[in-house]
Amino acid sequence: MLSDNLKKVYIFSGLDETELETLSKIVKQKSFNKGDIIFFDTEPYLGFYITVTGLVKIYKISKDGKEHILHLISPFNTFAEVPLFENFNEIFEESFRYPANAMALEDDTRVILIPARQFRELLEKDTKICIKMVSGFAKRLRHMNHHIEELTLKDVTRRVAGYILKEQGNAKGSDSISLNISKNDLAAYLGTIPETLSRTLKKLQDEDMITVDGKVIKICDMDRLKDFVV
Amino acid sequence: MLSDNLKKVYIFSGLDETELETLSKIVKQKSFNKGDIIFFDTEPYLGFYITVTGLVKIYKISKDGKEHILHLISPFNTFAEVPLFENFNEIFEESFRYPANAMALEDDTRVILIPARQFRELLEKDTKICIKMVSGFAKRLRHMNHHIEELTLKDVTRRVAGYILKEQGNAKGSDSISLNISKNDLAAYLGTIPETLSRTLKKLQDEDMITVDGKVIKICDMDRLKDFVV
DNA sequence: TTTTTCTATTGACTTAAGTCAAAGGGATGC
DNA sequence: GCATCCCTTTGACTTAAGTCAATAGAAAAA
Repeated sequence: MLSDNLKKVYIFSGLDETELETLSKIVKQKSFNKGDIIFFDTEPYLGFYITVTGLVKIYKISKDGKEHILHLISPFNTFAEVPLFENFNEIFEESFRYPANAMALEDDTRVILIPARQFRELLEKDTKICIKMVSGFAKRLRHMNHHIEELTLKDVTRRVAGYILKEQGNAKGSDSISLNISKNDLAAYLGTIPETLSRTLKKLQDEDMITVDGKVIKICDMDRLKDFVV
Repeated sequence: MLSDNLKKVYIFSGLDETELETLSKIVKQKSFNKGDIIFFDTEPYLGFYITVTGLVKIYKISKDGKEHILHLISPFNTFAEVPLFENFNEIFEESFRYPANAMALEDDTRVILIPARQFRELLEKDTKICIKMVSGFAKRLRHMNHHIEELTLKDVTRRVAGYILKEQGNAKGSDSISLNISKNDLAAYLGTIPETLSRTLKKLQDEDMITVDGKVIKICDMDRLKDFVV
């Protein structure tokens, strides 16, 4: 059910059934396959999105074709909400664009579009949502801080090792992780290229810190890996 | 006057005189000289800050001593507000730390500390502030997006050229800019080192796009510089 | 003033990571 | 089944940018 999905979204978690019903009526559901574009940074801003199933990448491309992934959006997380709060009026203008590109990374990636104008009206009535948005943004800012820190202060090997440890921390219990994205995408997320990522994984393997089997990475020497990253 | 300064801060711009007076009573004013530490990332979180005069750098240091500057905070802008909205309860715990380091970059850098607990109480009464905080965070997020994009998709020369153009855009009118930070700091902000920055400026100078005289950079060939950055 | 200290520049060298090119491997479609 | 496509790996090479070391300038302190 649509409103069940909405309820699972952090910023809407305080809404009651009636409010969720009202919200349900203004949103649009969309479905994408792997590789489909959800929006380009050249398109007019319509509103923000929620990932319901699948995975979405938010990315930028440089003039010479280099790609960098800013975020990976998993189910019940939002994306492209930032523009909502900038330039309070400009947002409804035709010339106002999405700030980055969004692509579905899996088949059957379903998303919900919350149109900007209607959401703005809802926001004015309901300040609870506002407080949750601040908190959501704070989390996002923390993440970006961390991302910048990784990119500027660590070399590729440490970034890769750090990513593995972070993923392992999320998937609690197991000492191995299974990549949910391609190694091409992982490289673009870690600010490098597939060739370098491949060599880096090999290096960590040769050092007996991990073993790599396709998309499955097993941590063999947790202590040394943690010690290495810092 | 203290409340005059507070009024100039975006998030407090909607407060009336009485509210500003109340706020004045809970804040603390502090003064620093060039190179003084405002806080380390190892210190317990007390609250957020406003720069009133001078300049503040927010930075991270890697284990091997490499520094990267995340933000430069000019007068009437806030810093370290993000932690306020994460971990709603943890924040009051002794173990909750500042997320980065802050240092004054100029003599007579005056700041205002807004203690976390009191601000939280204010926030619950006044939702106007909350809406402004979302909007402030949105701006910050946009800035960080841009920063990441620069760091990952452009080489040092383009980053330096981009920085010069951005500064020139701010200081409207003139075709030359005057650096308000040391070249060491500029390098740390642009994700490089002083030596490389020095060589890069020389390269742009040899290409006749700019001239550099100490802290003053003059743009000679705006079209070519813009064309070069992209 | 001189001395000291910090900031900036320059040269010689190293290296991490990118580019280019080729080939293997797995999945998907015909 | 085979062919195609994409993802991934590997090798050989290049290069942008970092390191180290020395010097020059500028600013602050004595």
